[in-house]
Amino acid sequence: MNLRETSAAVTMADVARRAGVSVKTVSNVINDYPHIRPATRERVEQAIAELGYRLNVSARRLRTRRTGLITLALPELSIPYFAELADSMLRAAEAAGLTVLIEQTSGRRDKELAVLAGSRLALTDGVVFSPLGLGPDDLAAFDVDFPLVLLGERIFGARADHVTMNNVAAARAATEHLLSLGRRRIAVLGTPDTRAAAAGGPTSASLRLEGYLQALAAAGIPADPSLQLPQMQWHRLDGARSMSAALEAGLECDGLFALNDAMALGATYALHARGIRIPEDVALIGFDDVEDVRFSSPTLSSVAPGREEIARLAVQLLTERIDSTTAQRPFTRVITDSRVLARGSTGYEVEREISVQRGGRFPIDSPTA
Amino acid sequence: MNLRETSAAVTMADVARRAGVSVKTVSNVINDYPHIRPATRERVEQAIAELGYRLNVSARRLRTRRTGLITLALPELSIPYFAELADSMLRAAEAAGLTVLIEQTSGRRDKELAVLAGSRLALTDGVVFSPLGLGPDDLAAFDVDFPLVLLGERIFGARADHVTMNNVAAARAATEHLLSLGRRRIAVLGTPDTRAAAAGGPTSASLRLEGYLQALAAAGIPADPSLQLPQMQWHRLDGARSMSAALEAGLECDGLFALNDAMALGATYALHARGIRIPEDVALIGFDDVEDVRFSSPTLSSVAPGREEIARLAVQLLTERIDSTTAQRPFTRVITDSRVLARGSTGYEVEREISVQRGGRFPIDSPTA
DNA sequence: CTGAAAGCGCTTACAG
DNA sequence: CTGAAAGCGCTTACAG
Repeated sequence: MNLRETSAAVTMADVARRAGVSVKTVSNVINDYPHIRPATRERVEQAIAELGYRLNVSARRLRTRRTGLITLALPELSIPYFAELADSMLRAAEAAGLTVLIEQTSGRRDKELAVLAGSRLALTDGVVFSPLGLGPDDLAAFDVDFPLVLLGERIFGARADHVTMNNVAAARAATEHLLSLGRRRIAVLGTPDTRAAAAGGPTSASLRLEGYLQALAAAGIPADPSLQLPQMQWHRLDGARSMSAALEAGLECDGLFALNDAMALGATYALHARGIRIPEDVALIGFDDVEDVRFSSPTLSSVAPGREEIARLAVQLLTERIDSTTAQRPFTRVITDSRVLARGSTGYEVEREISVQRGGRFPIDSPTA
Repeated sequence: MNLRETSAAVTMADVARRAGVSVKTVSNVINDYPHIRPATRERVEQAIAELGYRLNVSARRLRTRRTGLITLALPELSIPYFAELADSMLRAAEAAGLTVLIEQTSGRRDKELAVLAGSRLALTDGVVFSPLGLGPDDLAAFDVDFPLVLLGERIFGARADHVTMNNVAAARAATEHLLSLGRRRIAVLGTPDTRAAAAGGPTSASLRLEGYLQALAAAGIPADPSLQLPQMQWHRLDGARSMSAALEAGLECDGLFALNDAMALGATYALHARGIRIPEDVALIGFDDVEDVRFSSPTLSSVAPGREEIARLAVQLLTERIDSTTAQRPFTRVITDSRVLARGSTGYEVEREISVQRGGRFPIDSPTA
């Protein structure tokens, strides 16, 4: 319709003329400014309706230097966790009067660096970014001159606002849930490659492994390295393969903590394929609480990271950053509340909240010039 | 950064001055127009780099009346089929130089009507729309004055470009696959409510049921209404419940055609819960070929609708419509190729393509004034 | 190819 | 509240 109306666009001036008011007043009505008499407002609104007037967003943007759009950069929508995160982000942004552009990076370094180089800045006011391929070595690239909010655990120490969860506490609580069922040989699926981990700073994998180890230590159970099943990729198929290989190699366990739900679903496949019962033989808990886990067989216990809250906080932090008049505004890390939810795979036919890990809001080292 | 540069925006005029050329030439370089001497181009590009110039997209849009954005309106990203469709749409749009804004309707009538009322038109040049809540009664609402491409089967006969698949042929082929395995009592999960269907014109459900019935008829097998399991909602949980209820009521079948994959996954749950083996006792095939079906236990046979092709064609049709100078351009319906893919749930340990249903490109009744 | 200029449709000081 | 006007940064006829 932009095209079709090329020569016939109705402008604010037309509306003003029709309503017998100034352009300024029309603008005031459209932007919901106070101090407008109801009668005036009504006249303007009627003129708008009669003329079929529609605000030209591009003109407003040219004037205000705001686009009202934000970028959400994430690996892929076809990964359920990110699809659900995007769903929540769209809703949270809508509630804040913003529109979201989704940028898929496939977790590739080059695409992620392009995001930080501002590839979408001509189009949007700021970026919510869930990195995957970039690591602590790329920290400098995160020092950008535009509003940026980071999601997830891949990057700590960047000079940017950050929304994350308490991975250690949540993983510890998940492991404790298995311990509370009397399980003592608890395997963990998806541990980081040791060399890579040593070089790379904390990741979801290393933090969750840390929580697992804390829980075992607190229970006085020695950590058995043979129960730690390494897996770099966290897709469903990877979980299935890794678990199959471990069982093939003689793994014996009575509990399994999969570091994400996709692997937990894959592990279910591998366990069932060998006639191992869940939860009778192996009690299983995942991480992420994607929708799928409610419909697997059995339903899977998991850790809910609070994705609605993550989305809401990300939008809020980004908005504050965009609206901030000073570049000296200190950076904030927000940690969400997470929850351990028990379902069929740990013997709870009816879903039950086992524990809550409380988060909070913390300042990050103040930015230097 | 829009904010931070408020008083310091580098413009084309600055670049032109620096490069010693006219603004027109800078614009030509940026827009990749021909007939520019390499030396001139280089001077301009160097000036751009030196000044850190970035095109102001809003200004260009105000001038050209094009946003370079398109809307993708779909029910929800948290439904895997739509997440995967969105993934493909983002890629197809990127390849065409367009950016996608996703609008979630939750399949609600009011939100879907808002899409057709042009809620996103101020922001985008056109809309790709996958309706769910609207039906043939709402046909008039689809007669919009902006570029619109419809996806899916919910609306036929609308005066708009349309990308769809051959549901009847694909469903018939899926059923024939079960028949080819020697199955004779083939249940179908997700059939439409008879009264609603009578009133509402074709839907995915009615078309796929039709294909199922054709296959049975061709094989000389009488249709048994007790094998048709009605289900309006097509989520995983609905499939599980519907299947459980049917088994509870004494359903006996050796084949099952679930009209989408989510229900097939739910049915797997219900079958396993009663100790019924797949494919030994019941051979199962779904529809949509979402990524999940490759990782369920067993892997699920399904019908692939060709989502990459759907996305590519939708972007292509929309682009053609946006670029069209005449509103009298006839409407087109494009039907994609679909494929029956056999996996574990019909006895194929290794995925195998069983059949292809060819599509094509067809004119829709030419638009009237 | 160049150069000067109009105009896209807003928002917002400015003077009342 | 009103009214007239500048200016956001582009693109694109227009005259050369």
